[in-house]
Amino acid sequence: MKLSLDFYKNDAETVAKALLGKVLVTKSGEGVTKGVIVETEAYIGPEDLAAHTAGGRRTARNEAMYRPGGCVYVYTIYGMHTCFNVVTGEEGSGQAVLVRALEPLEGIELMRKRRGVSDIKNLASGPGKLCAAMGIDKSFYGESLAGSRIWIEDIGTSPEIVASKRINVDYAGEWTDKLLRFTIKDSPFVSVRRFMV
DNA sequence: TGTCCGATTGGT
DNA sequence: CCAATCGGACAG
Repeated sequence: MKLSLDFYKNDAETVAKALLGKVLVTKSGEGVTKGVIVETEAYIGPEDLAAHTAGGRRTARNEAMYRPGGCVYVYTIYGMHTCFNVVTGEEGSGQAVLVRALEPLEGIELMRKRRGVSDIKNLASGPGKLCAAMGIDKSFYGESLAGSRIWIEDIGTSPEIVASKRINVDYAGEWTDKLLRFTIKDSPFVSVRRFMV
């Protein structure tokens, strides 16, 4: 069943762990795509020097992170890739969870077409790849996860969770080494395996 | 207005 | 290891 907005009012770390094993769904004119979330990272708010809201920064780009939990925060990285985040917590708290990898479940041919590759383990094993496979672009900015275009479903599984350091946040001082990346143990669909703590 | 750089990816 | 590629953040 579709997760209600209440789910997203929890803090980012709680939601990041709870999202593992849930199913991300997008629906468009091209079709429906679904994937099991196997990797997430929590960005816990202004005190987190790795977050876009570090120091309470408020800009046109990160404005969605300050909205009430349950909406989408997407941004472009390196001028060419999109990253998908779920906003969490109360309005104004500036937290989000970056969804980094999926295990493709449905609409796999559509994902292959969008990505231009066939290997199922290479369809959504990274934040940019996942957005391409699911058809998520900047038009999803601020969109509600309670709507009919993108949402997350609970399929009743409780996977074993492994915590590790977040990827590519070397600029974040003491926050670089915090264990705020979460993966499903032994999943072959995660983005990078060499950084596991 | 100008400069710097990234919550990445894919090819050497 | 390294280039691609450009919007956004920030200094001036």
